[in-house]
Amino acid sequence: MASSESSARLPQIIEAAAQCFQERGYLAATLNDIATSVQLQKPTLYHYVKNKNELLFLVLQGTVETYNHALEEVSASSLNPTAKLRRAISQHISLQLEHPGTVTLFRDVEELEKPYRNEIRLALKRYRELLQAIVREGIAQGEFANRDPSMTALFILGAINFVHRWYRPHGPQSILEIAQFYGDSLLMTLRGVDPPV
Amino acid sequence: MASSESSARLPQIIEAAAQCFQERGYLAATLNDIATSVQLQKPTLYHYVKNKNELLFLVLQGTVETYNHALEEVSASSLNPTAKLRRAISQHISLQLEHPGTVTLFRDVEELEKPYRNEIRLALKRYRELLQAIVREGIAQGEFANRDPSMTALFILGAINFVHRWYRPHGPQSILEIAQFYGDSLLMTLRGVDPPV
Amino acid sequence: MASSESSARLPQIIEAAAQCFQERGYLAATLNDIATSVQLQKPTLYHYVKNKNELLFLVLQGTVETYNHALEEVSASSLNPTAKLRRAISQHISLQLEHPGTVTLFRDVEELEKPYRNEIRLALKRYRELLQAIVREGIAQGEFANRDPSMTALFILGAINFVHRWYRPHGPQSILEIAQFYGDSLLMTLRGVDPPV
Amino acid sequence: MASSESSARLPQIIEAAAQCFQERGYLAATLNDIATSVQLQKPTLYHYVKNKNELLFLVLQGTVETYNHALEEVSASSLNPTAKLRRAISQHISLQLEHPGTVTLFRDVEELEKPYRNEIRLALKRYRELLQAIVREGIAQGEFANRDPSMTALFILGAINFVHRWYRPHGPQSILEIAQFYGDSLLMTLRGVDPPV
DNA sequence: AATGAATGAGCCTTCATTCAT
DNA sequence: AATGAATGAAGGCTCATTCAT
Repeated sequence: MASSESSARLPQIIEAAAQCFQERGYLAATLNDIATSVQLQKPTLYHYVKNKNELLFLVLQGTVETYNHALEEVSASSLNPTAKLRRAISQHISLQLEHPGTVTLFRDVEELEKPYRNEIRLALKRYRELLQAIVREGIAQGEFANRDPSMTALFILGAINFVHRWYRPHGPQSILEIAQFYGDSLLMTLRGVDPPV
Repeated sequence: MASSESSARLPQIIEAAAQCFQERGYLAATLNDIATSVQLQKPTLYHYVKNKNELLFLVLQGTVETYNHALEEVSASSLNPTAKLRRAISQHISLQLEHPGTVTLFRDVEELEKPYRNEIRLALKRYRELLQAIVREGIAQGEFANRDPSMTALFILGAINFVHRWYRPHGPQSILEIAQFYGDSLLMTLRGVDPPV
Repeated sequence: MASSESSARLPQIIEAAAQCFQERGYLAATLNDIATSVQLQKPTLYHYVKNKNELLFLVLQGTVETYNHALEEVSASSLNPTAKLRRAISQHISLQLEHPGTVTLFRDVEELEKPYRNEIRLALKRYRELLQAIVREGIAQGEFANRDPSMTALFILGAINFVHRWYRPHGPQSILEIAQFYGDSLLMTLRGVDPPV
Repeated sequence: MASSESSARLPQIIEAAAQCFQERGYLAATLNDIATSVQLQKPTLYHYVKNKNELLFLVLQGTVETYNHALEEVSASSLNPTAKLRRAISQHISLQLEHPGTVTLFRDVEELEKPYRNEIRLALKRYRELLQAIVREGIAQGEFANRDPSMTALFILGAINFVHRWYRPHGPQSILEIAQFYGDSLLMTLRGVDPPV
């Protein structure tokens, strides 16, 4: 009996979709590709999903959830702001390079149809706010310089979101080293006092 | 009579394409959209361009050139590294928010076919190297701390490339303020000495 | 326990099908619609019916039977031809506006596959012939003018079959008034003389 | 040069569509059938038509127009009501048996999408009203008995619309004979007196 | 009896591209 | 230079139907 493997088809499909979307982009990826990669026929996907667009939604939903859960855990921890930020950065970079939905999340959100898009955007906003809260906490406790927390959060996000664009699995830097470098760099910015000339 | 205006048809087409690609993405944009927006019929585009893909290439080529020219000028100037970096950052952000090809450049390079893609990638590499050179110069002259120049350049690029994702024309920060903030932030990172705990 | 209700499943299905076919047409109606409206799943229908087409057949079969039974009763009665025709017309119109399979019978017979179609056509022919027989009887007894009984029957059928296309439940005329009007009109034609009382 | 034949592709397509719709019904007919029957490929149809639904609209529009023009001409003529009605009936039946869009008009109007449907329904209403006007005129001039003109018009329409359901090109009655029979029958009804000569 | 899973067939539609004019 | 006509390729989606459970 193949009951043990057939038990969770939808997650498999979502993962396959994430892979396809990541490799070729949402628009270029075809339902055929996705179906084939889970050994199904195209129409069978419609037993699990209403739409190609819903498939995108499910991929992105799972992905943001993963990111948000991770960041929430850090936020709720008893670490000091500096340590929280280091962990947040490190986690974010690791997830980015390992979670197959990441690229799609950064690139294809705009392809989501109305109600889906709003939900994902909300989740993304939540992530930014969690990050911002850590920044604020650091400022309040005197660990970080008193600069615009909103722009600071966006500055951090930009820097770390870019890693997947140049990271190569067997390149000169390990994920750990990258995380260390980015942590150092961003903390210097955050602690920095007088703006240099 | 009309020869003087018709001679500039290709640039118009490229600009229209840049607009369409930026708004809807390379794949979603149709030749029809582009043709219509320059008051031509779809097949007429083939008198100016071999391909939809070549059109993408031309858009991206023009865009990287603009970026590279701007950065080369800064590099060749007699400013000190700190000032050069400030200018580079400022220029980059301004261009990004004003040049219509930027988003396409960041998002759709992968859609380019082989020979085109290589050329654009080369140009992008050139841009990174120019930036890296400034970093190296700053380290050599003692203005910047001695940290990996390659990763530093990528760090900078990530941070500043992200601006267009959240900038809103009538938002709370002006382009100038953003440039100032990013310049400050990045210079703090670059000058920073002791790695924070 | 539940055997008494489950034994009547097929009639329920046929009725649901009649409803769906009437509202959306045979081709547009889906097995899913039908199944759902009797709280079953699509494949379950195949326990009761061989085919979507058989379902159509069953709907139409039940419908023509109803019509034929009603007309046979009238034919067999001891009324005079004039009275028979009045009753036939009245019944036909009432059935048409109340029996859910009627529209499908008029519109979708052609969708029936070969053997089914023939059977239904035969039943429809029987109905025409019963009507024709009344006409003939009326001519023989001098109540109706001597005109082609076949065309006369078709003339009658056309007139009364059209009622459902314009009748509105809360419109200006009641079913009774309509039946009266059509009875008067057709009898005038048949008698070829003054309008009957 | 084949310029003389290629001049009017759209009318050809509409006619082919009318044929296909009539034979198989709007839903069952495929764009492929239609395209093939005018020796085109399926996508080529989209140069001439926005939609399959628009194609249906064009077919029906042409058809109602034909009917309405014919009836308007009769209405505007100087014939007396009785003669007008005879002509109207005769024309209607002829058109019905010859114009390929008729069956589709009677059966598939409901498949039209919103704005199209309204337009066709309006045209159909116009036809009914023209017919009704003749009835009214006849009553006013004492040629017809004084009975509900609206129901009378619907009675007439039902009777004559049914002809195409039983007419066979080489059947026992010619179109002319049928028209004569229906004219006689309906006038008897309308006059409520002896059969006309 | 009932159904979740799966699919083959097929349809409408879009679009980049070609070609004759 | 410009375009109307035409098309090949392909994609998303629907649905009746089958089958194992």
